[in-house]
Amino acid sequence: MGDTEALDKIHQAGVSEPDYLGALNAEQRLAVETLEGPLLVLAGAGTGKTRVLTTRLAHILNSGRAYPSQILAVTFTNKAAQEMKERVSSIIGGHSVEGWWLGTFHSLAARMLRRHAERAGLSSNFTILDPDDQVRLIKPLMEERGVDTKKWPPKVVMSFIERWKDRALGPTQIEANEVREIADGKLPELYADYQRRLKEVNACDFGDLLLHVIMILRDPVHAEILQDYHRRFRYILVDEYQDTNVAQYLWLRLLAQGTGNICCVGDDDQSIYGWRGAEVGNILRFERDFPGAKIVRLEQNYRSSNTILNAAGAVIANNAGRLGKSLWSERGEGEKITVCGLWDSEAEARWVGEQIEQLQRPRGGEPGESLGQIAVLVRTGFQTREFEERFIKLGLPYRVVGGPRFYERMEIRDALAYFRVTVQEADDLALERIINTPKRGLGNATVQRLYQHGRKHGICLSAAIRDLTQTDELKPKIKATLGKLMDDFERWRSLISSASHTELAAQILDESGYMDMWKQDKTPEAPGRIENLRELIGGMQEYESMAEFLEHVSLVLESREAGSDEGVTIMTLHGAKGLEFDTVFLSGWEEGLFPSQRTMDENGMKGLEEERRLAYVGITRARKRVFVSHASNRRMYGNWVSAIPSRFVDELPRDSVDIVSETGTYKMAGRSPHWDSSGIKPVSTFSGPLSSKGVLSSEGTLFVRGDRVFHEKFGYGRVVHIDGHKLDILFDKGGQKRVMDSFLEKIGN
DNA sequence: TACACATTATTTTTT
DNA sequence: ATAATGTGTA
Repeated sequence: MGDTEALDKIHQAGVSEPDYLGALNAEQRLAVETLEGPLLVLAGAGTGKTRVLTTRLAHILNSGRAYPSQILAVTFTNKAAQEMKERVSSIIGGHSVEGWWLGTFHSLAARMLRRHAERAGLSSNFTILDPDDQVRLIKPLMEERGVDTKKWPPKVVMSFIERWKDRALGPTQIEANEVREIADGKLPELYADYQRRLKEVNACDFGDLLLHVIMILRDPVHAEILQDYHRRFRYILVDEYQDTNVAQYLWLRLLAQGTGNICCVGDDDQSIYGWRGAEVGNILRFERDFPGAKIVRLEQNYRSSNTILNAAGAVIANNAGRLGKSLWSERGEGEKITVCGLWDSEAEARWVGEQIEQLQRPRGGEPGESLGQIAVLVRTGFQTREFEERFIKLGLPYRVVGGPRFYERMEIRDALAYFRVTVQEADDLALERIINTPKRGLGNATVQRLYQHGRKHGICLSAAIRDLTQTDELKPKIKATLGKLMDDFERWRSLISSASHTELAAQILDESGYMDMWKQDKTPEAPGRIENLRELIGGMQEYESMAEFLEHVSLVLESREAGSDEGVTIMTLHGAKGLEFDTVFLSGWEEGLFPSQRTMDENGMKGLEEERRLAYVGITRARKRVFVSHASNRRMYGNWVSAIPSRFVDELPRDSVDIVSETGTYKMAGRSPHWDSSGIKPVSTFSGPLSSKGVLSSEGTLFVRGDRVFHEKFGYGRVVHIDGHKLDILFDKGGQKRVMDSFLEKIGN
């Protein structure tokens, strides 16, 4: 649809009356109507961020300031992009937004890069590598340089390169002191090798999409390209600005130099992706980066009770360097937050299960809570298992969100590899992946040989195979197998133009023997994998051609399996961002797990603050009630580890919290011994059923150094250090551990 | 080449 | 505890 036509449709659709503005509160309205110049909308959790964004877009169109093609709207995730597309589409009367510049950073950058690929030394049909490809690409390069891939896993090397790319740093811009001892100090060389190799195979990774575009836009030689985009984009909208990395910021800044009409929406308190290069600094520096910027704060929350908002606010107040805002709502005081300490992770799961059953039960004529409105949020993926096991036992319907995504599953990636080689015979990584899947008797030795030949003559694997099958260098059996494989691919290729791509896909999986491989597989996963493959082929129907399908697949990693089934949602805190539930369980609030020890070790105070923002995100997911739990003992890597309650528990305001023990509820009267004057002492009466064994005294501990003690799970040991209620015990078996006094029994020497 | 066995790291979080 | 490696043998 042409621009003019689109605008006409919009007016016809009745958006001409700006009643959409009337539905906004004063701040939201200001955010929508401040159209000229840079604007930062600080949108706290649940303050109607998406609404502002979409309304603003509609307003720009409706007021005739720009055509759809003149707006650049960027989101961070595919999900958010999808949601925005849907909402905008419905505002403009259900018309398609196809072709609009509305998408994720990566999809929009890819679109730009396809247009100017040759300026980056690529041809426009370049492939986008997934993480698995990346590793397989860099591993041989490391070996070439004599780097021990066992000592320095390729994944680690890749992550360094990615972090540099996030900061828009090329191989030559790496400071020597940044690489230290990693990979024998050869990281910059490896980075350069990697980039060279990417060009050779006409591919780029996620980071390159932005990086290459930035290089092109910056290069005065092609100034006309940047000018063209400046003329084109009159308004720029950015969602989740707190999650942008340096490269994304630079990309935005380059494009915004045109009109200067850039509107970024975000919440510094919800920046939780620092580990993958996000810079909270971007949002904190907005006013400096974009001179003349205005800031609008959205502080009225439409989601949660004030108790929840106060608790979240109290926790996040412990962070330094915030832009600062305080949320309020008209939803009343609400229920207190329940905090419960439990013996171990199993007891924790049991307790959560009990609470859910109670919530579910109808009370006094009121229907019980719906399971779909309950979520269990955890810090790390492995915690979900305990809950799953418990919920299965209880027959409680649940769904785990996250885990391996559809396009990351082995069978899907294998199938895609077949398709990739069919569409592009030069896709060496894809061919390597499936050359011996199903087993064809083509082992490592053969692949090495093929690569050697290819490298020597500067040709791709497919071409190398063709060469070598003309000679007698290979064993007859191998030669025949390879010949057959190449014939197969040739035949499939010849069908691309005639057959429908879905039929062709089915045919490839069939004739290659790949489908059969799974049909004959007796493992319990096999039927599911076959199902997934069918689903993959089904999903292809939405695309025009196989090539188009593959383009989308590489960018859209999250094809949500339809899982709207009624059930408790179990997921990570990261996965929960942007979602909301009536009831939220925040589990595993233990030092070391949450906040994560690793994050704190690696990033110190910055890491801790990001963890705290994660806590903030978790709390603010809840509309009505929050349950926080922590376990004293937890299995990790197969053995028991004990932990003390998270400092975030102590940061919850005492008057918003009910402390609960496993056996019953008791309200804390007056000042609580748990929140003593220093405010950071752990909680000893949280101990649950075993507290009778513990030695509890409000003065402190009765233990002294050198005491012999017994611990339910770790056995006998000796006290080596005392820190309030936390004791370091050297156990006879299992070494030194830090445990709470309440779990120890003093015994005779 | 393929499979059985042993060893090792792995548990953050993902576009 | 488990999955993903790597090593050695058939």
